[in-house]
Amino acid sequence: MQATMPPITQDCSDCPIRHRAVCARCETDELELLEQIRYYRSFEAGQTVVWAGDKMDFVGSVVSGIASLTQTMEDGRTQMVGLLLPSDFVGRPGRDGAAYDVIATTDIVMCCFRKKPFETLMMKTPHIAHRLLEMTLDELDAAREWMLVLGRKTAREKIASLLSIIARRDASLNVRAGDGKIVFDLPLTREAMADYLGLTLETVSRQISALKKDGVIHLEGKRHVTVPSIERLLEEAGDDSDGGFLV
Amino acid sequence: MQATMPPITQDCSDCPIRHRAVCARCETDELELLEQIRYYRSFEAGQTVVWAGDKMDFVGSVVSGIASLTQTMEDGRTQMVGLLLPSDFVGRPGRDGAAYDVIATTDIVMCCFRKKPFETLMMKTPHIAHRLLEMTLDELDAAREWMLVLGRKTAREKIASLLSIIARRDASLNVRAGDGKIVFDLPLTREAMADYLGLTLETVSRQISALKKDGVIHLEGKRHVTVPSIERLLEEAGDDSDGGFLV
DNA sequence: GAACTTCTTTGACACAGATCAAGCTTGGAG
DNA sequence: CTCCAAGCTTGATCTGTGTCAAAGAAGTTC
Repeated sequence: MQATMPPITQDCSDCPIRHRAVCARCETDELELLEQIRYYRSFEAGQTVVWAGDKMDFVGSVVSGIASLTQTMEDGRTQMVGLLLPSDFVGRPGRDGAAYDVIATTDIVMCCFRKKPFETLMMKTPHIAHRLLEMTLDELDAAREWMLVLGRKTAREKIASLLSIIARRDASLNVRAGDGKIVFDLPLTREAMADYLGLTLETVSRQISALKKDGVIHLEGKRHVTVPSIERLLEEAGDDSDGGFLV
Repeated sequence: MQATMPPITQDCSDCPIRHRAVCARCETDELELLEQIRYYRSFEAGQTVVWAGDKMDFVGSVVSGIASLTQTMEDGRTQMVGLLLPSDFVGRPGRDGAAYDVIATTDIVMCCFRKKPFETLMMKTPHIAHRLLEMTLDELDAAREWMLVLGRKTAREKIASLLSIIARRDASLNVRAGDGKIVFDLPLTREAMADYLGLTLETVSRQISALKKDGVIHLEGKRHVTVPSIERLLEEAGDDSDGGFLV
């Protein structure tokens, strides 16, 4: 299982995350400065990108694929605390150690910057600092949204909430069958879903079966999901019918 | 029950949160600009500062007291998603509506700025923007730390985790009896604790009784807590013995 | 100081989700 | 084509926490 090769020399202006990543607000000249200190790295599904506590000498953006931020207790209980989708930022300027394990959930490609030069550039480039602030505020909102899911929702609502997030992302990025149906592949194993939702993998499996039986979703194989009615799914998630934000 | 009167005209340089709030990095001249657009507001315990979804025309810092950020589902389930201590920032530059209910848990005093002037000033003052980024990143870490608490910890561990946070804050700010004991007053009702921890108030009450019975804490009245051994408390919280971060 | 109100504790019981334990499905390796 | 491993499903049972109910503190009002 080989990770997709990184684009060997790609122009930033052709980059798929050009307008959503930390560089989104940069002008051409600023982009050139970033381009000089940028390099690509790819990781295979399952690989750990950084271990919690380790020194992290780079920061960067996910270009393609999905990674997760995970916390583990001494006795092995684990909780995923963030799902990193394309354009999401990894690492914290001004801090040496990584706070969480960063794990490639699928094969991923990352656009990295050595930390020191990036920090220097950020000091001189308000466009980068402001975009990073904006993205961090968005992540904070997403984390707080997720606190409601973890603290107060039932297992069924939790699954529906997770599917909503993925469906919503794909609604803007990906497939959508002619009628209002949304179709996507689950990028997570049952176990990863359990770690994200604070459940066991058995409960995840049971609730997915239940949602399928009740016609809220259709499944082909284990991973290919069709959502006939996104409204119905949002109802099951316990969200306001108008549909809030969620990542 | 009257809120403490706001300091009528207080100099920023005497402000108790001068070196921790969003203004922490400002030079004297920058501080003067902030001082011109600043005003104080106070709220009584229980008052709602802002309702989720309402237009919010100011941002600001908690100067004294404690406020909470709370999310409520249609059926009434509520989850506290943040505890705002002195120096914490409220509001989001660049967004009109409040994302959560902001509720005064105790009497509070806030240092407010009308949003528009603050945004303008922030654009021109990198010290403010950088400090806000730093604070937001800290809040994001705290939120993610709390996701582990909500998703994976038992009721007893949750209570111990909450007490740890309060004890830690008070260890740096407040009382500490001669021997290693930490003493503080709980600023939250059992119900507010339940909302923060994703529990019912009955479970909170039972677990506090259990921790008391086991000698992890001592109680005088309902609110006055003595922690004989912070190490023991951290163990009960399930945290690494070296004691991580937690707000 | 009696009658409230609000906050808290405690008990009895119910149930959602965890745990333990098989067994199934699928895809890749030999 | 068979075997194996990884991922997934399903069943039986157990348990931690929620739910419902009652009553005890402590402070406030009249």
